Amino acid sequence: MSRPSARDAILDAAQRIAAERGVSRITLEEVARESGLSKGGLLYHFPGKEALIQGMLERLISHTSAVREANEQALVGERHRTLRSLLATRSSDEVLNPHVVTAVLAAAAEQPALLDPLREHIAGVRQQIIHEAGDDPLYWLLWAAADGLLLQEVLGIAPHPAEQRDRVHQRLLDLAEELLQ
Amino acid sequence: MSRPSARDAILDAAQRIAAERGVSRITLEEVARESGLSKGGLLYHFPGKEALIQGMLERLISHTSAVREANEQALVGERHRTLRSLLATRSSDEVLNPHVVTAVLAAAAEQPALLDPLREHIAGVRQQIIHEAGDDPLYWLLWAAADGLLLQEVLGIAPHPAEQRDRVHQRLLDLAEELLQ
DNA sequence: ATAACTATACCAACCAGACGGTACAGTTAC
DNA sequence: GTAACTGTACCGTCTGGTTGGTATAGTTAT
Repeated sequence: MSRPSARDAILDAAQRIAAERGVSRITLEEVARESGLSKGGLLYHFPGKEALIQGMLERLISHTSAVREANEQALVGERHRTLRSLLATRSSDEVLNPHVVTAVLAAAAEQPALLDPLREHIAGVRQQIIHEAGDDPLYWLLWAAADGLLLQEVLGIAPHPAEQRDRVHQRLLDLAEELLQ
Repeated sequence: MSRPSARDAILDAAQRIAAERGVSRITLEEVARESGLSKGGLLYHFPGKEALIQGMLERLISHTSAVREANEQALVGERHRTLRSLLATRSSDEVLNPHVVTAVLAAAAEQPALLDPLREHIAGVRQQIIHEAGDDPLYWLLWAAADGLLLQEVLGIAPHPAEQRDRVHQRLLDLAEELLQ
């Protein structure tokens, strides 16, 4: 690859479109225009729209898991490192842009298999948690709570006002601290 | 309306299509065919696709909230009735079909305002909870956990296996019992 | 050294199908 | 007679994807 950043440039473009113009505007032509490529050039890198969305999801996963792993470093030696780092990780808007998540979700509605890489990733983290501390419904409940906070926010269906977000999230961390020993 | 069930028949058809053939197959023509109406007749009842999706969401909300309210009846006189009934309500597949939720979510990705009725409903329940027991981040956290379980399941991204679903949910109810006093 | 060849990275133009929506004339049921 | 349809024909637009071609850098053979 002469410019190894071409893929990233395309993904950035798609992300920008989702955020500024709406998820429905992520069409091959618009992404091509926004990224400065022709439609043909775009399709050279991603051989179809599905591959493009797949790419967005994969980048999402790798970024988010990088943040979590960094978080985990701060917990070295402690118990429940994986789970606690998971709960603490609330992805920044830059990494986990609601519009991007929505785009992936919308695509997944028509192509459930699209989320497979995510499912694999989840399964891996689950195994890590089990290896670390066994299998307890409590763990999955805490995980669900963290996911719930995130998804509520992304979908704009949180019952609590945005200003209380941090407080609610902190409550989750406190609760985890208390329940996990 | 000569047949007050026409709307419901249409909504049922759309739901069936979503479940059996995929969300993307919810087109005006297919819904008309599946419901036994002509396209003209369909458009007579729902003046556009957006209205159709809106209708699906509204029925979803009313059914789910009916289940919750029934649940609430069983808690008459107790504290935190609204919140506890909310946590206990895990909608049946017939009411809260994953495919239907996905369909609404997919549509909402392109039309965020579509979720407004849901947001209003949420705000109402929130007010009820506050009126009942005040405003505590814990309440919204528990709610988020319940939503997380539901959304994880609907999206197929739950870390726990399906067989443990009930156990995890039960853990949520136990935890709520313990924390709400 | 240089001609022949290959792989990569694109571009411009086109296409076939689908979809939402309109129009409208006619029909049925109460 | 009016509300609730049927049925069909049509349209404009959008979209994903294909095709066939070009430019260029690098590699190989002689």
